Amino acid sequence: MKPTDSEMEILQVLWNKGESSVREVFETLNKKDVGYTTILKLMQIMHDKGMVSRDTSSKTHLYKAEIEKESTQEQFLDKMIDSVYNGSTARLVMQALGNERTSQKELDEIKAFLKNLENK
Amino acid sequence: MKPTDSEMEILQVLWNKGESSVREVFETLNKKDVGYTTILKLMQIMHDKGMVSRDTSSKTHLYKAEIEKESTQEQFLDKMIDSVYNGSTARLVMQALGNERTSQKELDEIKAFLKNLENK
DNA sequence: ATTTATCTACGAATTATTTCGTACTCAAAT
DNA sequence: ATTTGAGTACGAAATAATTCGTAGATAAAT
Repeated sequence: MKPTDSEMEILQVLWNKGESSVREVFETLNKKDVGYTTILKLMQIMHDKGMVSRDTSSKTHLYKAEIEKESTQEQFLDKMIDSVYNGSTARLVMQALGNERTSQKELDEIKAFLKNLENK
Repeated sequence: MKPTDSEMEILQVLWNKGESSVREVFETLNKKDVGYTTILKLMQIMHDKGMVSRDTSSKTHLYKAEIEKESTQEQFLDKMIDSVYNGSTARLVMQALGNERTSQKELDEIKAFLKNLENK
């Protein structure tokens, strides 16, 4: 089951910071024009869907991501390759690298990764 | 303005095949469980939004994409890098390459692309 | 002990997206 | 001339996603 965009933002916070309260997520996201109870409600819905678990032992509940970061990213990526790039991973990769945002360090990482892929 | 998923599917057809009638798009997509008038309506909405233009000179209208393929893909990609990969292009690229779907030919293209990027 | 602040629960409104039925038009076939 | 088929227009229902107000609980501060 695919998280919506809003759910994805919340999952990012939970993946990065680990178990967190609604308040923490709310403040980290720092979206203006979105109130606290909106985030609360979204996280409750995510709980209903089984995407997150929560510890309700104290007044302030703590939420934890229950779906895995890597496989969720992969799911988005696969969908994108099909629906936006007509199934061509290469086109996606080249456009990503061409976007000027990529540092030399990142490029080196990628080259190393490719070399490694070679030897298999 | 960001196309929805359904709009993206239609745009793919228009980008690939050029100017097309609703019937052509409908048949190319070949989605079962979605009727002809649904596609028609979606394309009319896309026209209202200015995403496509149309030639109404004959009974069967012909639609043409009015937004550019490359910049639209880029828009999706940038959003994805931020919302799914926390801003790291390298992580996206490495996950894309690690997915086993990439052929040797594509890998070679990417290496050439990287080499080219180097010399600039 | 009261007030104030912080929290959850949850119904309900709003907005966005997708879906299709039905009416109407026009051209082609009978 | 009528029927049939293929097309558009468009209102409106269905579904999905987002938003928030308000009520009630609990803890902390006065």
